[in-house]
Amino acid sequence: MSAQIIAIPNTTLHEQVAQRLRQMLVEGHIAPGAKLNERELCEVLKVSRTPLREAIKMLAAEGLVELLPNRGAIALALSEADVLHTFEVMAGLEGQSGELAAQRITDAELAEIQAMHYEMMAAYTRRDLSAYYRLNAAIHRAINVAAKNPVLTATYYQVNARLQAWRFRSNQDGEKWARAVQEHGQMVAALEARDPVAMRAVLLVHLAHKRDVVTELLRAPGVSASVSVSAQN
Amino acid sequence: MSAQIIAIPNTTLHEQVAQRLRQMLVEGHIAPGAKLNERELCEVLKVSRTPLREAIKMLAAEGLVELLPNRGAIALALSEADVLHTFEVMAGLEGQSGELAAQRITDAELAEIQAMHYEMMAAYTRRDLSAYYRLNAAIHRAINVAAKNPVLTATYYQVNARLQAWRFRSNQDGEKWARAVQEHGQMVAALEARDPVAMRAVLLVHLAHKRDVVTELLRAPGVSASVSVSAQN
DNA sequence: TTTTCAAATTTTGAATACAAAACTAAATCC
DNA sequence: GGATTTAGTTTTGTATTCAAAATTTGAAAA
Repeated sequence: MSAQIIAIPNTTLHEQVAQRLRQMLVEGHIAPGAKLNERELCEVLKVSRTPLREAIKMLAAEGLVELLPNRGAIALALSEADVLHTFEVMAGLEGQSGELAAQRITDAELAEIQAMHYEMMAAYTRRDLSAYYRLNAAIHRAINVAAKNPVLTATYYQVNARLQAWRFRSNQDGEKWARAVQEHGQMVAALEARDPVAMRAVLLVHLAHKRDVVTELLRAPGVSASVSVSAQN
Repeated sequence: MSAQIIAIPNTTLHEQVAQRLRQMLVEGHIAPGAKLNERELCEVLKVSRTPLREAIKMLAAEGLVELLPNRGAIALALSEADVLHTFEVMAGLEGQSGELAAQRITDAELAEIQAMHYEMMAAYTRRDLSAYYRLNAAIHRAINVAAKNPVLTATYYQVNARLQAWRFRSNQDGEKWARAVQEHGQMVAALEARDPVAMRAVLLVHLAHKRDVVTELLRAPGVSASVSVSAQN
């Protein structure tokens, strides 16, 4: 009798599988360059090959895996050049995102970002890397939302996903962490001032520094990067 | 005995199907908002449902079709807001592309663009819209190549593809055509001067004008746009 | 021992078969 | 007449089957 919320089974199987695989790739449960064995994944995910293969095709279009004809799919493994190219694009997207956010952010959105920024400062002070990471991601997401462009947001996430596998393990050292925090302070200031130029500038610097952290990691021993990404269409 | 070029049967079926569908969508053979009937498309393309569905999933990840659970896929139909958002992203990508091209273009690449520019001027003078369109696309592609960032190029094409269905029919009138040609002249000048700032500026203006042409068309009678694009992940 | 070749196995690619959801339309009820 | 139910049909989603390519394995030859 009451207004019943109808259960939405909205999720088709291939969509769920794609989500799971995305997570496994981004969190490194499937290593970069590793082969995606269909039979194995079917057993793990308890689905037949049809939805699995459909999901893999989606991930290929997203650039998270590479399809090798008659040889299946392998997890994206970015070369150093690929990482640099990807960061260059991310810098542009994030810069534009910040630029637009500075122009379009509402007072409520700004207040929430300021609050999250303080929480992040707390996490930093406690050296709570996990909480810091979560809040950092939330702030960047909020900036993106404030830019009020869903196409930009979708593009941003798609390109960013390819870097997540790397970022996930990049524990920045003390000095670089302090610098990142400082840059976050400048972001908040630029948003408060509704200054698009300053916002773009600080985000470009921020991304350049993130790039340096990741490329340093990339040169660390034990990390091999082999498969090159190429234009998709 | 001679160095034989091995025939590459490289094309899997789903890849071919994806290519064909992409073309049909971009050229408007499948109208925006139209339903993709699997049985029909199987007959037209002479393939079974499996590779067809895999191709559709790829196009969905690329943002060219929208998947409706248990209801199949429909061709992307951008609302006016969607078109504006997409152009905003394209402006950013093309601006960055031009900026980088101005920094990285080789003399040979520049010479080729200059040559194509003259050819385009010829086509414009003859009011040969078809040749103009082709050369225009080739020049923009060359600028992208000159930027030397394959990730940017891939992202650019993926986002741009969503607009192609519209651009295909946008016959700009005399005044706007002249303006576009003039802007192309400024592009070549900025490239010759290796001036990234000027290059970005002219491309932003160029894209804004293209946007205006398309939005005008969008408001023309007989054009309905309904389905909204949303973040994909 | 190392290399080479070929049969056996595995794995991917595509077609078909089956199940469930959505759509259509005729028949019933108000 | 209009709304509503319901049987029939179509269409989508998933599983299974078949075919072809790639990989593995082991025996034979250098």
